[in-house]
Amino acid sequence: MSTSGRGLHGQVLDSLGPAITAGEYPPGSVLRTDELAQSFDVSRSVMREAVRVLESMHLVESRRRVGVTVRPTNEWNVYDPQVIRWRLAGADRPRQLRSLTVLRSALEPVAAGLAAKHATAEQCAELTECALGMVAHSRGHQLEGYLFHDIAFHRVILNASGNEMFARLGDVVAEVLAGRTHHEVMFEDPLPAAVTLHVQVAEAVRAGDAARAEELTRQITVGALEELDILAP
Amino acid sequence: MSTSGRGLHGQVLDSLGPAITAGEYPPGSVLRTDELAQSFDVSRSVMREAVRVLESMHLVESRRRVGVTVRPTNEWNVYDPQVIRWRLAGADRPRQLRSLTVLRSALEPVAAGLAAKHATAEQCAELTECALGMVAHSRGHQLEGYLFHDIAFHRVILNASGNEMFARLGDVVAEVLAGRTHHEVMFEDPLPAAVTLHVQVAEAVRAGDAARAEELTRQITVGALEELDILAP
DNA sequence: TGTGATGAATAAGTCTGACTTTTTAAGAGT
DNA sequence: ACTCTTAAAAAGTCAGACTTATTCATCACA
Repeated sequence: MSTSGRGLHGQVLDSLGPAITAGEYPPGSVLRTDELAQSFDVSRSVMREAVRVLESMHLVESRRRVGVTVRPTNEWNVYDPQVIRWRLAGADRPRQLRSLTVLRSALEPVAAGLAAKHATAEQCAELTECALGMVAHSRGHQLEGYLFHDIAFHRVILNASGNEMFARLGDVVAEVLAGRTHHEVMFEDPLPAAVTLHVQVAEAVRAGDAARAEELTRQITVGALEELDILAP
Repeated sequence: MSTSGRGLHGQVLDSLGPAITAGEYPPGSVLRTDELAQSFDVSRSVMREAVRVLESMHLVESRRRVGVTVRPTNEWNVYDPQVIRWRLAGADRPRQLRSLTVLRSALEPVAAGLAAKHATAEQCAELTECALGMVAHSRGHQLEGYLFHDIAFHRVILNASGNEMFARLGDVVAEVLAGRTHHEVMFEDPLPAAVTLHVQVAEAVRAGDAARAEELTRQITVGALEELDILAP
């Protein structure tokens, strides 16, 4: 599941990364490489590699004679999938989920519009397949099966947009959808309206109707926003 | 300017990172840490730290008995500001600029709409100040001055949206705007229509008119897309 | 009293060499 | 042709010595 575990430095990151993003070491905190190496019972070289990775994520800054300083939250590389995963695993998961859902609501409609123009025949087929899978699992508490096809659906849309930046958000969307199913709302079957919308988006993309695909996807994301009470009254 | 230069491993990254993103080592290529350390004339520890950073960006994968393998392009962390900078500095700058401009066109209108709801009085003041600065530098080949205020304007919008994910795109937008001014189109003064739109967005945000701010910003981004011939006829 | 230079302490940075572990590929034996 | 053993290759890990930049405190001088 986790990217790390790959070597000792990865294990250190699995522990230290979430600790930092959770605010266990608040911004401004100063850590010392040697102390960390001792407390994790690894060599300094391993700890240095871990610190380098955290530094590349802009989570910390390493300065001579000072130590390793935790940077302010607003400087973190919040698009780094690893950082996203760490934060979603922590206490401010709800806030994180809201930020990402707003992001989705901006991106996915545009991506769907582009997908309607660029999708290959194969991608259209995948899309309808996913939509049918969603329909098949929409009743009777088959939440996991539904989630699986939901994630696949949105991933195909993003890939079919033909835009590299959109395509790479597939993992993020997957995390958001999974988080919603597993921890937040959605204990009941999904709303029939939402399921229908997905089927209609698949149709619109297949028909090459960009405007319609965009509008329908916008309705899907509005639903997602409402579920999190994000829309102001 | 560059984040690196911070230590030996940073210098190695400044050289190796762009080489990889430029395709000098195509995906699938296998590098050996020891050889790299020799060719860069640094110790293995330093080279290992550099490789760890590249690994955290998903640019390479390090496996025992095999070496350091360059990953396929579609697995790279393309939202990493460092990766973006490396790619913008390379040969596929135009393609990169298009991807990012499409991304902007999806995000900024929504961000502007949110800004209209959430912007503080201070942010509104900054915004009008930026807009006025753009007007002041819109004629007579004062492109650098115009760019400066343009970047500041969009940064304020993104920050004022109140959404962390939007806010962190300020640097990306800055790179795109700078790239456009310095290397692509825009050798003449900016179009008067574009300047006017920025002023109107500032007004709409101050007035709290979300729908209008969003629509006006959408017109701005449509202009940016047209400049790059992205919109199909 | 304030200010600038000096120097010592500190923690990161760097290098080296020896050793371990995992993984792949070759070769021996059936 | 197939499996098991073995050897080689490259990353991974560790320990220790040394270097360098930065900060802070002290002290001399204006």
